[in-house]
Amino acid sequence: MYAEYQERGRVLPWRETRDPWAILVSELMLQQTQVARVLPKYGEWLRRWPDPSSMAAASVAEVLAAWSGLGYNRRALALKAAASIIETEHGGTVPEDAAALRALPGVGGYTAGAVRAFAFGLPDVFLETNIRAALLHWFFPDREGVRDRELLPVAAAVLDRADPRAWHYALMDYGAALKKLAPNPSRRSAHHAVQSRFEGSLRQARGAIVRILSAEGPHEAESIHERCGMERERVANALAALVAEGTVEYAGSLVRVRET
DNA sequence: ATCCGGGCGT
DNA sequence: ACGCCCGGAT
Repeated sequence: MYAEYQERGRVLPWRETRDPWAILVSELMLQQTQVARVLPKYGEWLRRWPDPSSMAAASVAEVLAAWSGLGYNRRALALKAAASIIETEHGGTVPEDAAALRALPGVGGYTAGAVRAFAFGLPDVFLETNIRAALLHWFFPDREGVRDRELLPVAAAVLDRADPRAWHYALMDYGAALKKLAPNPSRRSAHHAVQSRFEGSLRQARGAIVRILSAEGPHEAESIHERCGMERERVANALAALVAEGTVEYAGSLVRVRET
């Protein structure tokens, strides 16, 4: 696998750095978003906010506007909140400690392990879709509904502890390549889920509202559904959810992206 | 119309 | 354990 990786492993900008902040940004972006869509955003984002300090000082509206196109914009808010915690609790440096990483918003088991392996060279064991695909293909060829608790010991057993960074890059490239040849092996994971239809959904309306407010500034609450080009009731429900979670707020009859 | 892709609240 | 969170490609 290493020989393959040396010859035609993917060359990706976040693989050219060991800056923990850059790695963290890339991993947040890569959650539920494919490489091709992250590529044009990643460099732009880091030029604008090259460290946690600058990210923490950014406004919510500009962060959401810059995130536009990546989807699941709560990740942008998580990244900004994580930057603030890194500033106040870790002296502006992305922590190496696994529990401290896990305590950051938007950072779960995968992302904590990825930052530790890719930025700090630590031999953590973690799973994402490409790693699951590779392990399922090799070690569970005839099984359906394989749980992560079964995959993790296998991942630990095969891990190259001498070079966790290269090992995981190679493993992920292998898994990604498998998906182009055959049905996605990670669909045999017990944790694979098919999500509900997007067209006509609440999250489509949420996305439209956030995009409009972050790009254009506050709008009259009553006019938002026209600007979205969606039914009044669906937009009202999406707006209520966004207000309830604090992503947007009312200012009199206007709606705007949260300011603090 | 279907596919893909981690974290988190419940 | 399960449902929700986006958007572009095919």
